[in-house]
Amino acid sequence: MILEKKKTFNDFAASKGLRSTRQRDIILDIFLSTHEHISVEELYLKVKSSNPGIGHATVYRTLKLFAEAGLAREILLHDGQTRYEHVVKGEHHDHLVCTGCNSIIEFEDETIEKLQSEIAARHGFLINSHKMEIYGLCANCRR
Amino acid sequence: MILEKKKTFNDFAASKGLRSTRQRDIILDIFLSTHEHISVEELYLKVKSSNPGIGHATVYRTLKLFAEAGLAREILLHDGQTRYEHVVKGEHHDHLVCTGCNSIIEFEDETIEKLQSEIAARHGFLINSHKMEIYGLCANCRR
DNA sequence: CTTGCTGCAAACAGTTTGCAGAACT
DNA sequence: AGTTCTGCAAACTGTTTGCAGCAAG
Repeated sequence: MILEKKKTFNDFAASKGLRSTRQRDIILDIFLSTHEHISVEELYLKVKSSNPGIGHATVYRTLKLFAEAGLAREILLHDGQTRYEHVVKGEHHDHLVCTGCNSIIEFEDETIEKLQSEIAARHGFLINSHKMEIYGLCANCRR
Repeated sequence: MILEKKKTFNDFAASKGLRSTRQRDIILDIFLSTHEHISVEELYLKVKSSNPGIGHATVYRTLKLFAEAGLAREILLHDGQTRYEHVVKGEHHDHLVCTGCNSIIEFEDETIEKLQSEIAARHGFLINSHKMEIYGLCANCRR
């Protein structure tokens, strides 16, 4: 599936007249190898450790491209950093964010998604994306 | 109800050993007179127009206090500014954010709230707050 | 060869902080 | 009087941009 994602990006790049570069390949590889909601800074550090010389700006610019290409999704939590998560087609999860230990639990709920569609329809609104975050304390931090 | 809110803040201030100052009164008044999801900068400008001399920092610091006091809630949309909305007890609304004209439609849905509680319970999670934003195009912008 | 991409540094925007003086209790 | 609060400016943080050189097509 990693190959599939690379193809997705290449197709996107081709359709936009963008070039395929060493940096974009590296950043995509490393992004795909992560599993968390990674911040740009964190990704930049990972990239730099195996590949010094790649700059901040390139990582920022490249992640925006991934988002445009539909490979990544920007998420804003409450920590002042932009984070990105993988987009898996047909799957959407929301987050339980623990304000105690900052851990994030993902969940998915079809009924909520369905209700959202209804609400949107009621307002003549065309949904593009959505996000939901629930803040509180996780099982560990409650005690 | 404005008086009620002022009382809420005064009680909060008293319980924390905070002082009641001219600036906090003014900022609270103006905040309560707004109805939108106002950004700190916007509020600062409003404050300054009727009351030049009040600084940026004071508005930032004061809004944080309001949030702590339970009068305001921080919301993060995708425009790089922190915004605040009023907290009305017992009422919670979520947002339909139009990416075309940046308008925001508020809605409330009890069923969704209930589902959230269930999901949280399933994960042993204690909810403190939550937010949900649906992005897309409003009826006007679809055409 | 042409044009897009990169790396760097500087610029930016929003927010926070240090501090001396002012204001509350 | 004692302490918190304010205003200002400077510091910070995360992100974006301008530009000269580099590299892909």
